[in-house]
Amino acid sequence: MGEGTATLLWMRRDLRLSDHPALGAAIARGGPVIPVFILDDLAETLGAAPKWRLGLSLEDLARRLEAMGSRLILRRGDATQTLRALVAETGAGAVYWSRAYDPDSVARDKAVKAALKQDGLDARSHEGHLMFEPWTVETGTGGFYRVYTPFWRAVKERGVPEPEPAPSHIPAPKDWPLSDALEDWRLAAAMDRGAAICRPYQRVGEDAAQGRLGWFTGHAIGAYDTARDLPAEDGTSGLSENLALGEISPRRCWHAGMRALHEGKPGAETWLKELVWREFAYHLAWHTPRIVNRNWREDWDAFPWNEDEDHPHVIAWKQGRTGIPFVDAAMREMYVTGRMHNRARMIVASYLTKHLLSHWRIGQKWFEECLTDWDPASNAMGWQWSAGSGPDATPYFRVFNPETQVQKFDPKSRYLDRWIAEGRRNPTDTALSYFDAIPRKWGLSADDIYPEPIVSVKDGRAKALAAYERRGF
DNA sequence: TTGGCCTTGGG
DNA sequence: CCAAGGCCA
Repeated sequence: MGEGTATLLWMRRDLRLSDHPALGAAIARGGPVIPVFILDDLAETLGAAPKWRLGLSLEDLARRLEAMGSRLILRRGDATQTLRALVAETGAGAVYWSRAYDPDSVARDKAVKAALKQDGLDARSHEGHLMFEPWTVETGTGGFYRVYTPFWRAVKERGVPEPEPAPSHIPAPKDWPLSDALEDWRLAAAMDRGAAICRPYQRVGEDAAQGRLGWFTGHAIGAYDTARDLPAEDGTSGLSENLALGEISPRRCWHAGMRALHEGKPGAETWLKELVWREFAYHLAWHTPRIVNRNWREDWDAFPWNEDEDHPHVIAWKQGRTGIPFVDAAMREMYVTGRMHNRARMIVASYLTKHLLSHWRIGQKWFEECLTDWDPASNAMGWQWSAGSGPDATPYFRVFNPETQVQKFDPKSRYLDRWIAEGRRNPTDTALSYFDAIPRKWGLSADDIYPEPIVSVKDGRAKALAAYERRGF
């Protein structure tokens, strides 16, 4: 590898051009830069909604690269083999990427790095997906934080690098390697019925994300402290889908939030804390990889969860037919839009794991199937927080009451009206759209009778608390 | 070692 | 008012 050899920029969850240290390093290295996305096992096995959303992001990124004389090379297969093949085809001397922190990605990247280094290549991972590297945040005794608030206190005064602008030019190779056609990957295949309905709810790509960040920190963040709790309001940043795919960097969000804080806008600190929750989730995944698929507190293995995904209660939960309006509205919002309001996520998670006594992994898997903002670390941490099995989790006896929650956070039933059609004289278009988004085989119609609760708020709470009292730990 | 404390609640 | 175990300094 000498001066002027090409650098492969292996892109994954960093689908942006600004504030991208790996891209910056690739350009600084001097030779041509070849951006590549590989549809490997990890991408291939994404849930239906995040896989489809990934395709939208890749389409946008490719267009932006082409506009500046570059390209996005698409390849399918094992990451190591594919990168080796590309090195052979292009004579590249280096492969750069943005570091990932979830266990599956870490395992893959370790293998890739070892193989490429063995080939004598400059194989290097870079920062950018997080604001703080997991190994740099330690408690007084040298461990990692298991409780959020001390974690927050440990990082909030740290400096976060200012976001870098996008490069004005990305040096192109004389000859581009061949690329797959994005359409041939059929990333929308599992979304066939719902995709057209879901599409208008997506804000795709770096420009859209930065525009939204500007609107949010400029006009909405001041009301964030209260508006963020109201599922019928557009009171949150809504940037989770962009952060999940790296269409925007957390550093850029941090600095926009800090500016709002310095301008004295009241909700700014609360929002900065939310950005740090994302960090916390990734740090936990990095320090305790089991968080993504096992009870983080192992004594919860003894808890008598229902683990049957085909249990009628679970099916009703997934289909938004529990008979509990707030729960059903939320599940339908997710199916139609690919997102779900934060407060609603807590309520459906509480209902599944407590009233229905079903394992959090069932919910985790369904969210992975349905959420366009799906993120391995946040999803795992959120579910274990709700279930009570995770770090700094809500105590198990703290059972959300979905009726009380409606009174508090949706008193005019705007959220319920938006998503529930059955039994309404004039159902809203959004509520009706649910029945066009769902698979026909579910056999549901807007003319159905709205179900009675499969498990009442009162009985479910009592049963959950009883199961917790009887637990063997 | 000890004591203050812990995202989002219920009744 | 309740609930609690464990984290962190």
